[in-house]
Amino acid sequence: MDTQPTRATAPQTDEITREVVDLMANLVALFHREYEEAAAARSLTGAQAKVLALLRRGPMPMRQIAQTLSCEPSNITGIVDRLETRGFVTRQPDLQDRRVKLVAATETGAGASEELRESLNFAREPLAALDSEERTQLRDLLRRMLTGATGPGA
Amino acid sequence: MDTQPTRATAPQTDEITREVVDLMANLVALFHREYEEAAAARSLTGAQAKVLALLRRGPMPMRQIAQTLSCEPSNITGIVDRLETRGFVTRQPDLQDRRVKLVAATETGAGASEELRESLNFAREPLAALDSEERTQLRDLLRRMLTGATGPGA
DNA sequence: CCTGAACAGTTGACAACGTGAACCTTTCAT
DNA sequence: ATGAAAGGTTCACGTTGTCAACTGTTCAGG
Repeated sequence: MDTQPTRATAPQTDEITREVVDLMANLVALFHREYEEAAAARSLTGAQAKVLALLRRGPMPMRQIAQTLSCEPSNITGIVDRLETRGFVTRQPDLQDRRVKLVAATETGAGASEELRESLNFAREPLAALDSEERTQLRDLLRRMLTGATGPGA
Repeated sequence: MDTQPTRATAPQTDEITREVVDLMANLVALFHREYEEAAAARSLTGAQAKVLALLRRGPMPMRQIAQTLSCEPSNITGIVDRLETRGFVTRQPDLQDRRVKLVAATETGAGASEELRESLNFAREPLAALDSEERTQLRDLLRRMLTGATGPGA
């Protein structure tokens, strides 16, 4: 962790930290709800939408999807099954390794995912309360928080 | 009606907004994962932990729990059932309205919830990347976002 | 070359979540 | 008093998620 001699190394009961955590929890709940709603509006579940969002950068092995979403590979099987029957993704063989199956978004799937992402951008009521300068500030803070954490994610 | 650098009243394709939304999505995923983990460490599911957290401010009718969590009342029945069999909550009659059942956290339940909340405060790696001034800045931004949104929550 | 360990994905059984409809009890307006 | 409306529960159903067992593939040693 951090070995700062000057700063409080134990923010255990830090007042501000506690409040930020609570605010975060509320914001997380709010975002989560909106995300599920937006997905449902396109007859997708939250998990399906997440997988589809991952595939925006290209095909991906099942296992990697599982790792990125921090769940068991067997769980991904079912989700991809359902996405596949609806024509949102396909399973392609990996030519380098025949054990691997590459999941790729179809035209329809990519479209739905992009549409959903687009719908989030201005459906976010909370962000409307901030002007562009504040948004920039927020962006910088979030960036710093995320680059120092468990990893850049995707 | 195009990209006005001064003030964008239509942040439809605003670059910063889009990035903030993406960062938020990552942060939300991260928080969600940590929350589930922290709950699991106390043999609670995420949903159970959320209900238990709601009861910190006192007993609450089933219906109000459902409304706060934005789900169907029938769903809460099951969650409270499981919490009750483990001794984390009790169902009490409401003396004013005999239709209502007030769910109250037991000593054990309140303890587990407080413990979980406490464990989140310093387990949040992301926050460690910010100094106290930045945290204050973040707190203010989050406050503004939340007070303008769907409501203060509780 | 063969054998066995390790890996990718699937299957099956199981628990929790979440919805929607039907139902019972209680409240409340008329 | 009667009927509508509200609070909870129950049931049936689908989706997520875990874990253990299984098939097929890859790869390292012998």
